[in-house]
Amino acid sequence: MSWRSLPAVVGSDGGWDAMEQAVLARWREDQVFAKSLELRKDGEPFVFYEGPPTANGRPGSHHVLSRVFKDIFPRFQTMQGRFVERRAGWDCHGLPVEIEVEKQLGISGKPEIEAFGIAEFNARCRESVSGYLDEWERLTERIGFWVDMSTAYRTMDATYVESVWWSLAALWDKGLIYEADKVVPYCPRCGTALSSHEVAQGYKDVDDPSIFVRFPLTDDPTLSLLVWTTTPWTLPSNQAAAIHPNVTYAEVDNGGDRLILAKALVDKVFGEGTPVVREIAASDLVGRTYDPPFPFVPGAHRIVSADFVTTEDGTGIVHIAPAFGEDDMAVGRANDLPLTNPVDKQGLFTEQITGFAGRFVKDADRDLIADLNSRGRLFRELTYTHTYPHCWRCATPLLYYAKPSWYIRTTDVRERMMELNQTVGWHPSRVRDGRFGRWLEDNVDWAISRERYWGTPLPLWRCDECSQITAVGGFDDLRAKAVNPPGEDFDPHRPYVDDVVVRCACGGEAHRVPEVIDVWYDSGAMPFAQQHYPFSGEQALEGKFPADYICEAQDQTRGWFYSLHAEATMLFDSVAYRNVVCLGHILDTDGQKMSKTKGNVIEPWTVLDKYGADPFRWYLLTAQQAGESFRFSLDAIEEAMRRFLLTVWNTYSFLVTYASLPDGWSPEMGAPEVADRPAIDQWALARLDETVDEVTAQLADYDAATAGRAIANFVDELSNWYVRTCRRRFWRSDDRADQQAAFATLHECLATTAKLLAPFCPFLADEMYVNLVAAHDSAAPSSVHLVDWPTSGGRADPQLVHAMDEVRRAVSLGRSARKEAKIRVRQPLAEAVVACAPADAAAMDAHTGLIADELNVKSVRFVTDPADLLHVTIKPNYRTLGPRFGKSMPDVATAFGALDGPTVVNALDGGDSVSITVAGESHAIGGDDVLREVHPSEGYVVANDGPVAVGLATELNDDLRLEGLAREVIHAVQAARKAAGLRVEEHILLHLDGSGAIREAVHAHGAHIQSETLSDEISIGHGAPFAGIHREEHVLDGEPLAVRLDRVATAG
RNA sequence: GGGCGAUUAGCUCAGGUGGUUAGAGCGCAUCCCUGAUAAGGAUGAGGUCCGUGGUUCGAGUCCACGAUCGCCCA
Repeated sequence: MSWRSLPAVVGSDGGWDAMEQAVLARWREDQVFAKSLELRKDGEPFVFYEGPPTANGRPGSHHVLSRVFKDIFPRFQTMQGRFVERRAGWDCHGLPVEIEVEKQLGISGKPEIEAFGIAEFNARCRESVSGYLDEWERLTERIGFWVDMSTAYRTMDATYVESVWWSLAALWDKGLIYEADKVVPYCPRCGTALSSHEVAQGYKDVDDPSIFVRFPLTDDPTLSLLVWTTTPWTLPSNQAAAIHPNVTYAEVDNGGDRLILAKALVDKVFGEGTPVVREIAASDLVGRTYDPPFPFVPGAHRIVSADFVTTEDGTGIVHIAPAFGEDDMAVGRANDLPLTNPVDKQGLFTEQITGFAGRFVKDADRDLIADLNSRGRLFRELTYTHTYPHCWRCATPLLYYAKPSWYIRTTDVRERMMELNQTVGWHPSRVRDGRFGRWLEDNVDWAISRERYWGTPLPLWRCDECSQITAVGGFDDLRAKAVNPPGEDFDPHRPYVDDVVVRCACGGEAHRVPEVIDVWYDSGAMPFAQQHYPFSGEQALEGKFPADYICEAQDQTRGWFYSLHAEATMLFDSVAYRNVVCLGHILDTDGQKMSKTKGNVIEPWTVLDKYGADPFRWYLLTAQQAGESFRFSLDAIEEAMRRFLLTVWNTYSFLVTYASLPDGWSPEMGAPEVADRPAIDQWALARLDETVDEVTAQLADYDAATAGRAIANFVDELSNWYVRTCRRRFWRSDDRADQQAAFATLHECLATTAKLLAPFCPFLADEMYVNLVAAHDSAAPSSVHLVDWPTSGGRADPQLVHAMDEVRRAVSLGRSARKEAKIRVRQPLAEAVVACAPADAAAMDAHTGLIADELNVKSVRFVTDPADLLHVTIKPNYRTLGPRFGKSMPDVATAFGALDGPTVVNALDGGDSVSITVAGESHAIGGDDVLREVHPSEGYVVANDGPVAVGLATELNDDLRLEGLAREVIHAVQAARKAAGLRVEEHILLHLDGSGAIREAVHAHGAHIQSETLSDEISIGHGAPFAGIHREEHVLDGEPLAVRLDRVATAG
């Protein structure tokens, strides 16, 4: 049982990476992840769901972000004793996969896919999704994301598809699935509808006609509605004119031309100051009919009311063609308008449109406008520049076009979804009622069908005879209902499933509807589909549903977060997850989204190879509140590494270095009881306990950033206060008990920090733990990831912590004063005077030695009487007085102005009461109501910070001068030692050649110089007794000093 | 066009329930230490808290409007 030597991680390229690789190898060899699960298998389950990524592309830095957050809380909960199964998953279906395969095959569009053959095409899709699996697995392991990939669920597996079928059949039985027309963006050239994802890729700026058209009223043909549209080709299909119920309309006489439009738009359309003949309420218009712009299509041609109408553009009267717009369709449904569509699948007008039949609609715009004009219907024609979606494949302008689709009636459970959402712990919390809550409020039925190939087939069979739908809820169900039942190794994908014919209740034969389902439904089904529920048994979800925790980026609000929530609500009347962390996006240094086209993407392996996984993880977990976006750069990682990870490492390295020395220490040697250790040790342990409590609370609340900052603060104080001020106790101590106390204290702080750090930086934490704990205790678990989460030892001590804060402030002020006086720290001074309130003086009194050491002064004196060497002024404490006096605060401030600072402070410190007069009444004020400020007075160099000031006696006597000089000598010798290339523990022979004050100083402090420089012999004078291995010259306080040293031959 | 969020030092970010001196790191300047040493530390300079109104005795913090950036949706 002994200390292992440390790998070099500082200053060596790839050092950190090598350290992590060694840890990784050990995890692999010892099966540590599997052991961590085995260890907790009887613990209360903590359910985690992995949102399945699509594995048909390389993982990027944003995937590292979500995977790191998916890792930290399960690790934390595991250490807390919970059993956290972590099963990976892969999203296999969908358009992105199909597009990838189309590219590979060099084909494009549905006709070409069908010509190629669906069976072969889908086989290629199946292969394609596993193409990047190796890379995903390699990255996942390297970043330390513990998830079981060997048992990963795949949405394309037959068992998975079967569970999805079960759920869809269940929804069908509840009457929640229906078929209806839906307006979709449609490419007439490719003959296919496009997903929103595809539409988003194809926006372009285009010029379209913008026309104002007269719709004469039936009951008054000399009066016309003025209607504005940018799609003239939809005017033949006009069914209605929509107006807003709360907008006031107006009649305008434009040179005998009587027109109606929104009153607010009169000036915009006709010019400033155009007179309004009369105002017309919307209610006076609704229901009236008009003469349609074209005679081809029969219909209502009626004025209807609709909320979406605005007075931003146009005339406030909107042309409605229900087949060609989502709003139009909704208005059509609400008003029972006929759905007429005189445009075929190639985007050509049908025979119904006399004179235009067979023409591509967009190309007919010009002639349609001319036709309107010839009949006196055109009021005005302009050109309108706007962004309009085009097919990303062939650049054809998309048409919005009504097509039949399958829907899930999620609006039936909207209220319930909103109720259940209230019980979900969202992080950040605003998402609950913000982005997600709003989404639920605006919920519309879920369009789940896709006219594609590679997806879960919609398990609905339509009878050729009676058109009745038969829903199939599983493979056995299908075999029971089929005319030609499939065999055991049935692939439920297209085209095979399409060949299965089902016997309808009417006796007719039913064929499957052609659609597959939205991939989001697949992923939302993972809670039960990954278990093959219910085919694997009704109990299959026990302890596995709902999830305690999931995590994804915020773009999943309408994706996975929604599909999980909707399906769980409809199928189980339950939430799917109790807690969800919703992450922000990764941006580049300029705040721009990373994208391949901008060339600003940082590949994860770049970071991992250069810095390692822990620095990457630490940065992602703590640099920003989860939910906010990151400004990401390699420099930012480097800063995180240097500022935190290397500080931890140096502190750890310090302990191991000195503990390993012959007169060092190891945990089995023990140490004095905490109560018998110095105050500084008790302070460190008090801070440790505070930190443990804080980190535990924050991680339990899914706040990694705040928890991480608490660790970082502690580590900073441990390194820059505890270790720095205690350094000598470790390596040269005459007091063995004190040395052991120091080692034991630092050891406990670091061992516990390793445990706190385990969920954040699992590599560093394990490296530290193994060396600090496991290497000394054969009974201890072999990895930090197998230990219990630390608990605080009840040693929190707010008073001690406060006192130390005051000490540090006093030291800081003292250094500031030294700088002011231009006196270096090596020069000892006689006295530091700390001026403050009696309570603070009492707190600091136990630590005067520390202050003296840090400031290099002989003594520390407290001054609490303000009359002594400092002037004291007072101010009202608004925080305590504000609530008491409210509006009278200005009077209070005035009353304070009349008080004499020193008098008040003396009275309060002496226990007397002080009162002020406000609005004629006397009020007693206490110590807390007064803020004191001290100001420097003569004679001392003083630095002050509010209620505390530190003064230094700058006058030097001979003793102080000589001592300062002796330290200069030591400094010179140490520089020489280093220049000579000596090891720190090597002893030397030392000869100094100097005169005057230097010689005096060496005589006075020779023993000290000797011990500090490890000089077995010291001599001073001209002419050295030995040649030595090194000689150098210095000038101290204007006097020359030559240093000569020689190595002491060590026996053996 | 709608929703959500952000805007604090040159840069990256902290700043419960409003309280009068707005903090940290990096960078910069000056310096210290030289037994944590291919490291470490200190002291400084640096801010109209995006803007304009409002509520309040008091606003970085609450409200309204606007600007810019990001995300989602249309």
